[in-house]
Amino acid sequence: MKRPTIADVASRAGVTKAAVSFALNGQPGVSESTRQRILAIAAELGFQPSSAARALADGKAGAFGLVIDRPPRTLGGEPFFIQLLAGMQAELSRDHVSLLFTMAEDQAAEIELYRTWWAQRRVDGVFLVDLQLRDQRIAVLHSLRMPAVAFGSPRGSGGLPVVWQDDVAGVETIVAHLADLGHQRIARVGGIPRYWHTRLRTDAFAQVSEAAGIEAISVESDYTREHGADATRDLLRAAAPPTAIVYDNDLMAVAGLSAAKQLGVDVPADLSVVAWDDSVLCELVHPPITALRRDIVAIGAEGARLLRSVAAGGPGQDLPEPAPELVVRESTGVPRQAVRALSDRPASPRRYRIETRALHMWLYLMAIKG
Amino acid sequence: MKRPTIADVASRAGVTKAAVSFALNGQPGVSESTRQRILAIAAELGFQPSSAARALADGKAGAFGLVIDRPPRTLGGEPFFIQLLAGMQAELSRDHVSLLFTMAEDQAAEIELYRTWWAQRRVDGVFLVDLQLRDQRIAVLHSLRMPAVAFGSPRGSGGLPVVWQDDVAGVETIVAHLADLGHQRIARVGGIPRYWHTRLRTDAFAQVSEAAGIEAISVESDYTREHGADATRDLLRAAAPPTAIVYDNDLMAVAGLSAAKQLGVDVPADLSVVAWDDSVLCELVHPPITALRRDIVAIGAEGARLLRSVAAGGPGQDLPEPAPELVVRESTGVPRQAVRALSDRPASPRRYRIETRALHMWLYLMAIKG
DNA sequence: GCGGTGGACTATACCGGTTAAGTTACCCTC
DNA sequence: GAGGGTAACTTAACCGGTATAGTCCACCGC
Repeated sequence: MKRPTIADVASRAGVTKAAVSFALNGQPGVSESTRQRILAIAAELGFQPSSAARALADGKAGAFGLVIDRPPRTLGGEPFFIQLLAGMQAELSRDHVSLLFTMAEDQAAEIELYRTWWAQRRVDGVFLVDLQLRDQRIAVLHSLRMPAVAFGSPRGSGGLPVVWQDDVAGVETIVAHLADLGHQRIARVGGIPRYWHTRLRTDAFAQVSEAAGIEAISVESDYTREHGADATRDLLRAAAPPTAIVYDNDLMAVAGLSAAKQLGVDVPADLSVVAWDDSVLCELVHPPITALRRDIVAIGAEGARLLRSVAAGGPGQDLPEPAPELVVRESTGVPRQAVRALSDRPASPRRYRIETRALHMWLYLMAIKG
Repeated sequence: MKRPTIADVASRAGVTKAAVSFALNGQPGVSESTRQRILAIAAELGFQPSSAARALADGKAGAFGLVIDRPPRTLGGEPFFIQLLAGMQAELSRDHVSLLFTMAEDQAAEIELYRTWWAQRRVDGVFLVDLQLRDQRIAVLHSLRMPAVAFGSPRGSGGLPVVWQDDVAGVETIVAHLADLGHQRIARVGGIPRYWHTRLRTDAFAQVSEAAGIEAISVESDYTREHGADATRDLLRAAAPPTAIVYDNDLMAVAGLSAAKQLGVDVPADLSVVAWDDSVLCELVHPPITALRRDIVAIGAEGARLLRSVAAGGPGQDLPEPAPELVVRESTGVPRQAVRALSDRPASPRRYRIETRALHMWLYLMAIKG
């Protein structure tokens, strides 16, 4: 049984290919009764238009592309991308657009792939992730006039439409939580410095903390658990160790938690731990880790809608991603030294959410006493 | 700057489209000098043949498909699929074949997707994962005459070519390791019973253990950490608890480890833990978990080669996947009760690898004394 | 009764490749 | 020097759709 073509449907219906095309695409040019007859025959034969023929005729590939240049071994531990993909798929499958997903060795290979895809007309546009400070990809995409949308920050997108992640809001949520608990000296193990979101979070972390009257420090890493553990050890052995550490991904948070435990540092009494991006990892360990959760599936879907619009020549209006939510678990709490220090605390209230913080403190003290 | 077509190359070279086509595809019909000239012009213009036009002309889509019907949330924690994808990509990109990767809600949706892909000529074949006991997909693929290769067991593939996972070898490796250490009563938390590999592992586990003179029990699960933890608690609270538990995935192994610790069971002194499929998870926890590692990237590449052959009408020779390797970490050891029981052990040697086991035992005893 | 209008289709060109079937020009052979 | 063979191209059909420009005919108004 061969797969039917539009010609089969046409001859079966006693009309020409054009009439069938009109009928199937809702164009005027056929009467309602003929349209119904053609539709019925098409359904009966199981006819679906050939994607290649359609692509050739209308000049659209009917596909978008996503390339990630991270090593598969690292990627495996990152639920982020699978969820992003799921969101894109869900949106794109509604109009039979498919998604080409590939991993590249490095940015040069990624760029080469864009060139190939575009020249071969395999995709109508691409999604960009992991925006970097001086990103080679953006200039290439511009010169190719290849539709693209980025996930990240408008500041790093070089004019490309963006589904933008509000890193400042994320930092504010986390810092506010820690401030509420009474932390005075906090640290952050950031990601790879050449990524824009790392830079933005580092800046936001410094500013938001200062505004809250909290001492803050950021260090860099490469997202691996080794770095997470090393950085944690360094921070905890310092003369004035922080009472809380924020990690830029879940893997490092888990590794940091282990490292702290091995040094005999109790979590959360001596150290609070927060992860950026929630995942099953955060729930698996003891204590489970407080994490900033983003609706990644929704983000993927937004990106897909945006790229569809851009590829159709429509407007490339930047979209904010949904606000992140802090899932508070057992790895964060009132720091032991803050409890001790409560008595000799200066009388003048701090300006940042001091009421809430005081309330939490009070509740905590009640809890110990009771 | 528009993307050049074969006609642009042809006119620039002063020949016809056909000559260009011959030159680019290494066909006879042009002289060597003309071929070089055409190649140079094509390179200069950055010409690449349109995938749609080529697909239309030669009837090949130039793409394969992979559908997974697991919820994205679960998938995120499974490094398996990303690595499988990476292996496929690496192989397929060599001849410019691309990969369509999608997640489906359930098997019905997956099947519907195959129908659509095939009718629209979007793919030349598909990869099948998670073979089930009575798998609806196989009959559909057969009736569509759609090329496909499966990952799993030839027994469950319904005649489809398979890259087959040697579950028996895996079980043997694990059981031998535990037997060497002196375990006499072991358990396994298996996967979802409707999957073929679960069934095969369960059978193999029973048989291999019996051959080794070891008492063994398998229980079922749904791969979630909740099941992993619950099953562990049940097993450890039994009248005669096992001294080792094997888990069908890494997630459950980690959850089981936590559950054991919470019950005050020491790993590895009171309980050895082994995970099927290695990942970063196994290295993150304390103690790090002994795991069966498979070269998943290589498996993906083998599958891609096989599907390419099958889709070209070639032979569908089943391929064994590379033998799995047991990565021994700190979660497995000589069981405390085996050490105690050493003195009143019967004199007659067990037939299964008794020499090795005795050697390990001896080394262990030396270690405690020294 | 005739030009005009519009609905319902048909005929056909076109998208950008591949490929079977010509068409030359040149060389070799007897 | 005519016949045969082959290398090197060209011509043109074809893949399966979409889109534009007809064609045909019924109906309308005056």
